[in-house]
Amino acid sequence: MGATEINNALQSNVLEDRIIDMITERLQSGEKFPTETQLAKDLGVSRTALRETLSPFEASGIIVSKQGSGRYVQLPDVSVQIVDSWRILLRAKPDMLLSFLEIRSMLEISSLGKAIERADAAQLQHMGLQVRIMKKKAARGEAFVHEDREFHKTLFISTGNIMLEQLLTAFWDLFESSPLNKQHSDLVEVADKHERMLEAFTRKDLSQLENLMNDQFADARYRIVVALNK
Amino acid sequence: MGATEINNALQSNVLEDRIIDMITERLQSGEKFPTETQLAKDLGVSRTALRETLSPFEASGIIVSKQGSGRYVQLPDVSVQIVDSWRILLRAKPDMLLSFLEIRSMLEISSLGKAIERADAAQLQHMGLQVRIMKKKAARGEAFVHEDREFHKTLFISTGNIMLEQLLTAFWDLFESSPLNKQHSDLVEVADKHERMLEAFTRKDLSQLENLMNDQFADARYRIVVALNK
DNA sequence: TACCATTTGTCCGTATGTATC
DNA sequence: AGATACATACGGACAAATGGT
Repeated sequence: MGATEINNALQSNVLEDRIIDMITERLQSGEKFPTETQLAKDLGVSRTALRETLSPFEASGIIVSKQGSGRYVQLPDVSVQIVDSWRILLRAKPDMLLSFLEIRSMLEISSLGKAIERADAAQLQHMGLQVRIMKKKAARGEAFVHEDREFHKTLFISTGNIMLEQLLTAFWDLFESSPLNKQHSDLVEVADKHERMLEAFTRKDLSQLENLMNDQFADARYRIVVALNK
Repeated sequence: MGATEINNALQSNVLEDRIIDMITERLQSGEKFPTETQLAKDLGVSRTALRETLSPFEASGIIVSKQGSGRYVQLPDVSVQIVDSWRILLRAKPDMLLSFLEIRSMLEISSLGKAIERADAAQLQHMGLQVRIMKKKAARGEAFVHEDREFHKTLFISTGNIMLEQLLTAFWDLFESSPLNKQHSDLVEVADKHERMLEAFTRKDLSQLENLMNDQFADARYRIVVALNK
């Protein structure tokens, strides 16, 4: 009796460790996991118990399971989880959006230096395209949420830091999910500002770029504060 | 037959929505969740099914279950999840630590301005205490990981941005979990640098503070690069 | 196209361990 | 000490998606 309890307690740790080892092996190779039934038999536990152990790894995104196919290991993307936990929070406390904006501005502005150094021609061209579409849409009175995001995304992707990309993607998603962000601003002015940002970027004029970006965040902040007080 | 399938498909969505609503209600009040058995009966599903639906919310930390007590709603802390997904990644690809360091330096340095504005006397005093302990330990040749972390934590907590606190906590945890970070540096010099940082902070000399902090991150980066090439 | 084995998803009932009050 | 409530485990059944024949 006492032996089985100890045995069970040990097994659950061993089980988790075994899973972690299997993950580390497969992170490089991309090899598939054994099937549930097989693995359960190998490790000497029930399917339910195995699934419970697997569950946190699937929640973290390291293991992805496809019905009818199997389980796979991949680079985890935290943006999904960040958005999942913080979106509900944002729904309950809308003023949190200001805290998010603060962090977003810190990351985007302080990544400009690296972006200027590392950006390649294709990325510059892509940003140029977005600016042209923005100006065209602005002239017609159309919004350009997609192009705006694409512009900034190209900017912070060019830093080459994958984690940074994941974080900022999360913040952009959170912003798009908030109704407070739907306050429309002067389209022509925003499009124009992006044109000047691109210009400063091409000239590698960091301090000018930082100033423009700072302005943009100050505007966004102001619009949110106004929306909160309504 | 066809009806039950549709019914099931609908139920799972409805179920999730109901849970989200119950969470938003309780985020403010802190009220307890109904018991599993009760809730399963009310929503017309099995206990296992209910637990499956609840599981992602528990993974995100919004719902916390206490054995023998019940389920509670609380502010989600993403640092746990970030650490969970990225730690395994870091074990497989140690050079990722440089990307983490880059983000950490962006956040810490660009939060200094806000910290200088908002820090109160108690926080200043706390940092002073850490510096004194650091110097004492450095003189004896002892490491001071805890005090170092406490110093920086007080710094970024004084910005008053809870989300920022969660993010930076995650990065510090990741660093402590990496063996690459165990490279010891010149203790006396590090302690001294912290003393000068505190001095600049008290004088509200932002640019001096930024310079010192930049130096510190450059050192850290250098030590990691060296450790990677061994 | 249609069929089929494989694999994961969901559900059920049940039993026992264990923490809380 | 006892009632309550969650944690963990097992086995079995069927649904649903996938991939290949």
